[in-house]
Amino acid sequence: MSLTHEKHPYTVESVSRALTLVDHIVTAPNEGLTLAQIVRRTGASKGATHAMLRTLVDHGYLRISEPGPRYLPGMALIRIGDLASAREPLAGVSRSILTDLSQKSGLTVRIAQNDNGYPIFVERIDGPGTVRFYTSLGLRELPHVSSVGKAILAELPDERIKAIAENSGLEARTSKTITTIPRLMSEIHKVRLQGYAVDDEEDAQGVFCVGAAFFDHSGQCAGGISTTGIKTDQSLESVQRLGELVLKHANQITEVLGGKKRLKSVPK
Amino acid sequence: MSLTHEKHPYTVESVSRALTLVDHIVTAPNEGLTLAQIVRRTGASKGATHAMLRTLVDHGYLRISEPGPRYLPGMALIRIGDLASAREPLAGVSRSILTDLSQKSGLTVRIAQNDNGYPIFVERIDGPGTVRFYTSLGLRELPHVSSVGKAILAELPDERIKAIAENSGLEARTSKTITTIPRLMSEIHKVRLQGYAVDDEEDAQGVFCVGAAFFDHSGQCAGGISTTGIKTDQSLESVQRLGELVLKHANQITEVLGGKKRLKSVPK
DNA sequence: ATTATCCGTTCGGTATTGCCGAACATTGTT
DNA sequence: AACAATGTTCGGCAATACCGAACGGATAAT
Repeated sequence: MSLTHEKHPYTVESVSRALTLVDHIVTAPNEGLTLAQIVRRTGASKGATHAMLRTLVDHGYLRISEPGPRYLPGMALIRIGDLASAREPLAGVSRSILTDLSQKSGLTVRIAQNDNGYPIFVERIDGPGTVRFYTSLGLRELPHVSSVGKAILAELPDERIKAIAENSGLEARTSKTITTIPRLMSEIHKVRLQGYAVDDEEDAQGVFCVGAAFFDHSGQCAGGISTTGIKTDQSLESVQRLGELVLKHANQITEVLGGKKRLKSVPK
Repeated sequence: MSLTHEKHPYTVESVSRALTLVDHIVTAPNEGLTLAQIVRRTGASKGATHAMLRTLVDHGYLRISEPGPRYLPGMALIRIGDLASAREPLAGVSRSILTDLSQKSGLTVRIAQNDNGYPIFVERIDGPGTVRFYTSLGLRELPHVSSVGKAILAELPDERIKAIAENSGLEARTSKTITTIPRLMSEIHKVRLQGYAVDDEEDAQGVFCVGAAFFDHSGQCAGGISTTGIKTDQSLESVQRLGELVLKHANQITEVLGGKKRLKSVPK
């Protein structure tokens, strides 16, 4: 859950501690954490932790909720995150295309970067429906449980897909999750033929997604987009229509990135 | 531009430096900053800065773009910002209402918290149009240049409005910006009668906004929402229709917050 | 080709500074 | 009212984060 702790030699310990602290706060329950709770979690002294917290509050990274002094995420985190998101090439460039797709499909839309075959979601636009889908942004996700993940995998050579599957482990999320390599490979085959990928309750029960990949100027798969909605009894044709809609918008992103459209042939 | 630097006695200097550094990176030009550039800006030594940067990179707060090692905002900032945003009561609770307003109006929609009469925008949902409006989230804004700002001001006693106006200074953004207290007060009067506020190119040329306030359980003004679009020749009635649409959605948020709808009478 | 700049990285030595622990203050609980 | 738990302040010491210099690599200039 917590971030990677590379043990590089030259590093600033107190800063590292501060960032871990921010992570604790941000993943903590809604009502926030008290100093005592934080001390219990981190093992540091009260005095030091207090100074640390004050520094983070001064910079707006945290805020204090009265009464009972509890620490909560601050406005600066929203500000910094928004600035970072705006600077992210994918999220910035493709927002209007995503908005358009969300409007046309009436569904929640997400976009992920390709991080060596793993998707990192960087933006999400909610559909008009009342159901809310929570995706964590900015986090490396497992590729086999999402339509975007499978769409990205489909652009890799078979060997690499198998290596990733072995490494990440094909963890089961629902009873429909793909948990064996043969099933994954045949699914990937289908994705390559269709040009888009489907996630039929493989990540969460009752959730249905359709995703497609896009490409950058070098022809590499830069990431993918997908629609997310609650599963309904839909005909094969309607799924196909949706798939083609998603693919069309993925191709639009490809164009904006100056890339060539997806190859029809299977990558070797 | 940089955040407030309260000079509290017990604070962790190196963490403070680290956060200032993040701020530098995040507000820097798109291509990022090199170590040398950062050193020039901060005045710290190369060695120390290098260790600092490495720590931030290890935690994903920054990433390095090759070639020419340049430092850019990292994925963790998006992740943290998204988590913080989801935990923000307003942003979390009202997203579906905002999405609905965006769909119905076809415009970009924003929501701000009331921070003692000043608006802090915490969420933004883009309309289907291709024009993009950039608002910084999580930052305390001047209240006299936005529709939300004026909607929030209108809920304060006159004395407080004048105090805020004198304090913040009524800075001019365009030729239409309200820059005198008398004009501001008469505008506020209008807002109170209408129930919604209008920003007619007062913040940026060619941009037209309509905003309304919402209230929490204690009856306090908790913030406001607004639509943003490019200015077109629109009839008085169409503006009024839009105003009522915005007000209706603001009232929905009031309900979700467990508040009472806006008072019809002018606050004393 | 050779030199000169500039930049990033490594590293030793030193003083700053951030940490610990204890004492004090404050809140809420039995 | 006394207690228990939490938040805050502070002195002293050791760790550590900074500085500055030196090295290596890349690019520009002569």
